[in-house]
Amino acid sequence: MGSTGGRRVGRPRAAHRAESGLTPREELLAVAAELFTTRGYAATTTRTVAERAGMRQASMYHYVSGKEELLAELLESTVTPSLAYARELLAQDTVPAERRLWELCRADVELLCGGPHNLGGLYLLPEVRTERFAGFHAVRTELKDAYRQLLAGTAAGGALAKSELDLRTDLVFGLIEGVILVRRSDPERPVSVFAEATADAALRIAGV
Amino acid sequence: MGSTGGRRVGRPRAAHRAESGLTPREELLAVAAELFTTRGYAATTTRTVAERAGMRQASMYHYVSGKEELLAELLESTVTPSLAYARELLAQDTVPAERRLWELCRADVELLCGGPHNLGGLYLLPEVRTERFAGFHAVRTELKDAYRQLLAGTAAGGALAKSELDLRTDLVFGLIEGVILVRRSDPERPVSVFAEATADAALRIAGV
DNA sequence: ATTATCTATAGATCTATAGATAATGC
DNA sequence: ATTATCTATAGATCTATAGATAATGC
Repeated sequence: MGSTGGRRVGRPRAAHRAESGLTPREELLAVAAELFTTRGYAATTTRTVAERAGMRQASMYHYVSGKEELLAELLESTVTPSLAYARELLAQDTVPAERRLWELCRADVELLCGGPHNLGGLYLLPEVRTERFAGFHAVRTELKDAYRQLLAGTAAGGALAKSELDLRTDLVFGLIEGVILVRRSDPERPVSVFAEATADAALRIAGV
Repeated sequence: MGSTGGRRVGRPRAAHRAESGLTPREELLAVAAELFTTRGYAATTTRTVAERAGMRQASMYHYVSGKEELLAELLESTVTPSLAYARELLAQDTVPAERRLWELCRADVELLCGGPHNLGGLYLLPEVRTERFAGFHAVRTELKDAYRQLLAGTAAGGALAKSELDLRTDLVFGLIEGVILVRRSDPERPVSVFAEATADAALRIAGV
C-alpha cells in the first residue's frame, strides 16, 4: 500500500526522479535486463545499473548482493514461465502433439520477445555458461526435454532414431532461442506475427 | 623462412614454450578467438590473451593496438569467406536458386562451426553492435542480402510480398547464425552432418 | 529505533606507455 | 643498429565495505 505519494522512510535519494511504480529491486532488475542485453554483462558496471535505477552505486547493495544475483534472477525469470506452460501442454494428451509443439514454440517466442527489453537475449551471454548459473541451466534442460517429448509424440518424430530425434530437437530449440537474434534485426515487426511464423518454421524443421 | 629452429631476433621470451608454427600475431588471434567466445569479450583481459600466447601483457602491443583490433579482425575473418562464396553462387544462374540457397547455408554453417574454436559465436557478443565494428556489419549485411536474393529466386520465394520475403530471410539467416547455439549443445556431432541438416531445415523454413 | 539512503575509500583490478635489456645483423 | 621482448608503473577504472546522515515510526 501507499507505493505512490506516501512519504518514504530512510534518507532521501540524492537525485529523485519520476516514480515508476516498481519497487527499487524490480527497478534494478529492469535496468540490468536492458544493460546486460545491450552492452553485455561484463561490460555493465554496478554503478551504471544503480545510477539508472535512480540510486547511488553503493545503495544497490541494500537490495541485491551484486551483479551476479541480478543476472541469475533475470535468467530464471525468462525460462520458468515457459517450463510451466510446457508441463501443462505435456499433460494435455487429448490434443495432437503437433499442435502442442506448435503452441509451445509460439508461446515461447512470445515470452522471449514480449518483454520491454529483449530479455531472451540473456541466453546468449558467454558468462552464462558459468557454474554460478546452474539453477538456470537445470530449468532450461527440462524445457528442452519437453520439446523433445512433444517432438517424439508427432507422427514424423515417432519414426526417428534417437540420434536423429536429438538433432531435430536441437534444431527446433536452436531456432527458438536464436529467434532473439532475428528479432534484433527488425524489432518493429509485431511479436504475434513473428511468434506464429517462427512456430510454423519450427514445425517445418520438425518435419511435420 | 626459417620459422622453425632459426634463432630469433630480439630479447628472448621469459617463458618459452613449444613452437606452434603460427606467427605471434596469429597466435594472439587464435587465443583471442577462444577466450572471446568462451568467456566473452569484456571479461577477457589483455593479460590473459598475451600470457596464453606465450608473451607478457605489454608485449602484445607490439603486434596489435589492443583488444578491439583483435575482435574486429576476427569478426571480419568469419564473414568474409562466406560473402565471397555467396557472390560466386549468385553468379551461377544456370543452377536453380533452391540448390544454390541450400549450398550457401551448408557452406556457411561449415565455416561457422568448422574452425578449431567456435568462431561463429563471436556474432553473438553484445559488444559487437558497437560503432567500432561497422566494417563487419557492412559485410554481414551484404551476406544477408545474398540470402534474400537467392530466396527471392526460388519458386516459393518469388511469390512472396516484400514484408513476407524479409521475414523469411530473417528466419533463415537467423537459423544459420543461431546454429552456433545449437552446436554448443552438442559439439561432438560431425560438422558435415550438422551442416546438411541445417541446410535442409533452412529450405523447409524458406518454404521450398 | 529503524530504515534507506548517502559519501568516502581500500583493495583489486586492467590498459597502455616509458624505458631498459638481450638477442641477431652488419 | 635493429628488433622483440622485458619490467615497472601511472592513471583509470570497478566492487564492496564502513560509517555517517536524514527521513519516518512509535
